Amino acid sequence: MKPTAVKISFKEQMHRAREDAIIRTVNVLLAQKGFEAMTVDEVAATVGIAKASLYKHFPSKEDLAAAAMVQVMHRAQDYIATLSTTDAPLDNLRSVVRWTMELKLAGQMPSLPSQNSTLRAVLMANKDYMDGLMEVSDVLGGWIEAAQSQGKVNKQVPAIAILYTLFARACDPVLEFLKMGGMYDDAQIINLVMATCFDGLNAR
Amino acid sequence: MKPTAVKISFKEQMHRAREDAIIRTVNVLLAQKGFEAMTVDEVAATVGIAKASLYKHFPSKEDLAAAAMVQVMHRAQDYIATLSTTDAPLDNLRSVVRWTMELKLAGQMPSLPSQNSTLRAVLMANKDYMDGLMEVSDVLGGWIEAAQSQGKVNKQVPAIAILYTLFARACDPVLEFLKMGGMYDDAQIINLVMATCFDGLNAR
DNA sequence: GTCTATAATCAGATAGAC
DNA sequence: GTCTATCTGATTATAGAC
Repeated sequence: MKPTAVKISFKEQMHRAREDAIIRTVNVLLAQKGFEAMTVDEVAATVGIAKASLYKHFPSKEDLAAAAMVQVMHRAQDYIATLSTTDAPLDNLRSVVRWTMELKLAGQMPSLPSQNSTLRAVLMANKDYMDGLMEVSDVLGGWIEAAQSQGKVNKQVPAIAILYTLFARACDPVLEFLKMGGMYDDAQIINLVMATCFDGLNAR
Repeated sequence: MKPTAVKISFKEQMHRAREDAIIRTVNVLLAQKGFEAMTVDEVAATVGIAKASLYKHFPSKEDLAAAAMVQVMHRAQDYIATLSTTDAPLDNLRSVVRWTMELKLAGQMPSLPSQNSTLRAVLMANKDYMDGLMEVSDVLGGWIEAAQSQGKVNKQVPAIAILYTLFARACDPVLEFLKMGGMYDDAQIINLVMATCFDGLNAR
């Protein structure tokens, strides 16, 4: 093993570690305050580096947010990869939704305004993000159709609407509302939202 | 009828009309771009008055947004007042949810970031808004409990969680997602979300 | 109350030394 | 690559004439 190779590898490792630290910070700040309210100064101060250094890693605030989204997407893909492909698809869907809500309650689900156009443009141009989004959508879409075939999920609702409804649980304000009320712990909150999402509000 | 009284009343009427025009504009802009992305310059330009004039009517951008929220709240109260108090409470709840989603799809439901602290402070300090919010919550809460007593709504879920779930339909991103897809018209979109909300995703 | 013009501030981004 | 210091533009808010 050549010394130079080791050195480069080590430098690269340091580089990645620093960028990971940045992204984790961005992730938390995005979850706390959203994209517009999060300032680059704040990110730099929290990470403990100068703002100019931050811009050496990420060329814009939008790219910073996109990197956070990519990281979360990869975490979602990793989680989905642990789920069985043969078991009941409905259970898998429920597991994924539960996972996203746990992430949000843990303050690690970045919340982006669906309106901001410059941010949308950067995200849509990000291959990592789009690839991840498509893979996740494909897998969940397959489970949805399988669950519908099994008669476990309402066949009257198009699969795409089901998919969007599941995605929306990742940014459901009901989670925050119930948390602010202070009457329920995180597990209870998730169970409540799971119930309203899958069983509906009507009595059964 | 004294001339002076007439004159004052007319002036007051003009004043209100102008403020109503401002608020309508704010309402649309808030629905389109959200609070942070909406600029006061933009509001003034759209209304067709100078920015300084705007500040004579509303002391801050937050108050501008609060006025829009109050207007929507009053519209909600007016709508709720048209609903029967003796009929099936579940039908009333469904009507209100449908009304809020129609408003959102029409681009007239202002979307505020639940994170912005200065805006929250202004809203919480606004008596008109808080009174309206409480009245609406009381009425809907009563209907929810009545529907639960009738066995029409799931009794396992606390009324407060039901209430939050209904409120959340007013800012449900699934509406935008489905609209962007272009596969369904507004009526179909609302029916889909109504179905997932009340019947749930599981097959029945 | 409406306007033009301007203040004051803040935030994203960069220059240039090391 | 990291830093300090700065630029640049956008945005909220106000001064002062009419």
